[in-house]
Amino acid sequence: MDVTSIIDSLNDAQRQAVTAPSQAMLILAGAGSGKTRVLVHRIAWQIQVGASHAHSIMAVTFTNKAAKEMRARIENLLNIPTQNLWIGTFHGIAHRLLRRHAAQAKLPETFQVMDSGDQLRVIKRLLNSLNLDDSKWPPREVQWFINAQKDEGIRARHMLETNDLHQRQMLLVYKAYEELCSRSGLVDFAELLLRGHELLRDNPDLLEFYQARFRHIHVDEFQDTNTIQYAWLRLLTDGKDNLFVVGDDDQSIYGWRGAKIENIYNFQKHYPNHQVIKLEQNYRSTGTILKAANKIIANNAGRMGKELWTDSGEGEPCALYAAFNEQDEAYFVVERIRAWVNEGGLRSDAAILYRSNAQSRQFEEKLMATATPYRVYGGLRFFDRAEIKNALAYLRLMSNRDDDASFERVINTPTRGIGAKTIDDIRAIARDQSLSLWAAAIVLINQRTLSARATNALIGFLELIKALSVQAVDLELYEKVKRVVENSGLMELYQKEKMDKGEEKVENLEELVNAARLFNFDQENEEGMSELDLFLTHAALESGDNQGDDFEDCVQLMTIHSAKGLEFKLVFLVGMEEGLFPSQQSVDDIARLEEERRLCYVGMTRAMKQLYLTYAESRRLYGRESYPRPSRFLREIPAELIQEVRLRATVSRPATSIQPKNPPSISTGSYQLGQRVHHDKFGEGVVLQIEGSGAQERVQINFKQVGVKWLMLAYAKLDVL
DNA sequence: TTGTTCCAGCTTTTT
DNA sequence: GCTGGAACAA
Repeated sequence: MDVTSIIDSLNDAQRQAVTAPSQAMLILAGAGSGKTRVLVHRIAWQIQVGASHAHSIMAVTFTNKAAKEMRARIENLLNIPTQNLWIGTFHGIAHRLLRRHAAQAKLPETFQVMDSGDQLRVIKRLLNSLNLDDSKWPPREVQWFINAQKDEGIRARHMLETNDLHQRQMLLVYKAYEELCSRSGLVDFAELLLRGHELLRDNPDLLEFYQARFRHIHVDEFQDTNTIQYAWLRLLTDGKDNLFVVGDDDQSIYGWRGAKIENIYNFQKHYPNHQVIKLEQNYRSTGTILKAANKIIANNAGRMGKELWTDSGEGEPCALYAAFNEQDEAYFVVERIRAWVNEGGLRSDAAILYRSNAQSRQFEEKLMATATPYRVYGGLRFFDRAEIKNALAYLRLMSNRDDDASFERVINTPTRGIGAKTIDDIRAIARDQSLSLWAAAIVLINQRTLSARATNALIGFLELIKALSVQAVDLELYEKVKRVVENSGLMELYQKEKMDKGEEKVENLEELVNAARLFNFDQENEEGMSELDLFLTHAALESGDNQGDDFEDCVQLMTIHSAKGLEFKLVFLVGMEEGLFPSQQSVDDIARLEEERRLCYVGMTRAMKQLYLTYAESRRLYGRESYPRPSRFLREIPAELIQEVRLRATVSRPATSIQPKNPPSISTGSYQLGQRVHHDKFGEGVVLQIEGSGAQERVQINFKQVGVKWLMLAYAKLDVL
């Protein structure tokens, strides 16, 4: 194969990045500048031209989706199988190393991965057993604390003794948590990374082996790496300038969960022989959108510096719509989408992006009212559902009886007469004798202190797990899952549940069996794990495609965070208000405010053809009417790039001097909001909302006698009072 | 054990 | 003002 196919389609900067000699490389890739493309072509280049074996290449991403996409694109480009290529998430690769070298990592062979939900439950229970008050020690806060320490590479034993009471208590909990996890063979997400790091750090022979094996290491979204991830990368590339990272400091929006933009700056110190290449040509958006985005991000200090450009024309100005309230905002957006669709646009090319999930509701309502298909991203994922987690907990117990989190989860689910008292007794024994709950349960039975009924119930549970394990030996994976779902009583439990939710849960359990049937054992198998363990790991590490393919053409609704990496022809950035975006919690802190600004930049650069920005002059928030000021970010966009959309004849308000109106009153063609009117049949009322224009114009009126009604102006006889 | 009531909290999220 | 979780009563 000749090289031209690898480099022909690239621009100069991209080609420079792809063909650079093997050395530390920092690719600053702006939004829409072909970052994945560079990564994929770079890897292809090394295999084709650098004569590297796929075997000696590693590529790390943050999401499974990105990993899958990269692998597919490399296969496509080179037309070779890539199973020797290590492409995966930080967590996935760390997990693989821990499985391979469980003993050296001081983990039991059967260790299980715990997702954040599992972790929270474990912590809750731990706080309980330590007699700590939930309200004074919120489990979420404790979880956050522990993960933050691990993300920084700090173990409980590294923490200094302090006199700060709060800190001391946290430390105590952290210690107890570590003990519990190691006793149960449980590993949380942060632990995967931390232990992965320690594994290499403390085993020089292993480190040397992997350093020699991986001649090229690539990292996607480098600005999102946290301290321990970067430390791990440095270990692997120590003394060998073979780290190729792609990132964008302007798109760092995960600082709040430990990501360190500083890693980009430190990279330059730690790899003095590095080369920096900026990708600034954008292939996604119009010139106007890019100019506006550039202007906004320019307000951040301490950037690496980057300016996006395009040679594909200016396009339409960004549209700004000042809505009367959040209802009006939603109505406006939905109407525009309908117009887009009427003109032949695809619904799936239109996205509504918001700062917080709660904002989706008003849009959903309006979309539903107009029968416009839509899809909300985020929310519960398949493997996060309670019924699925319950079934998985049985399977995990079969694989590892010391898994306390799973034991606790299903010991009385479905109810089998094991009450709180019995469980407390088990916990007490486990605590006093440092046993797993399973072992403690056996001790408790042998003590013969329980009532006959409780004893029988408990024995019944233990026997159930044992029986399932025995029966499972010769079964196919999906048959194991099926047997568990049926014999555990879970299926029966949900079948009896009231129609509404139960049916869905039954379907989900059936879907789980199906997922097990389709599970590709060969593809995932490498470390000699059992099929069941592989499946369980898969469930923990890939909680299911939330954004699975939709068969219908749908309007896309999601937070700006989850829109990162995506693009849409038509984008609505809604709720552009102080307190919402930037969020209230961020306005007092420069660093956090700058992250909000980057988020705004990310949101804007999702748009290919047309960007709408909307805000509401009045918004119901927490049950209270608020009159927020328009977002400061709006003022950071030059007025000439913005065109204000007005459905009603109002006085022009330049974007640069947006005045909030308190309370707002906006005139319309014929009526005013707040206008008192009289209707022959309904009596007296006040105009609440006005929608549409011409023959379609409707007004919403709150009548004193009959309440709120929508009336078509063309038909309703209204007298202005 | 289930249904009810009360109360806090209320950005963003992947692994 | 709504939601989810926990405490409580029956």
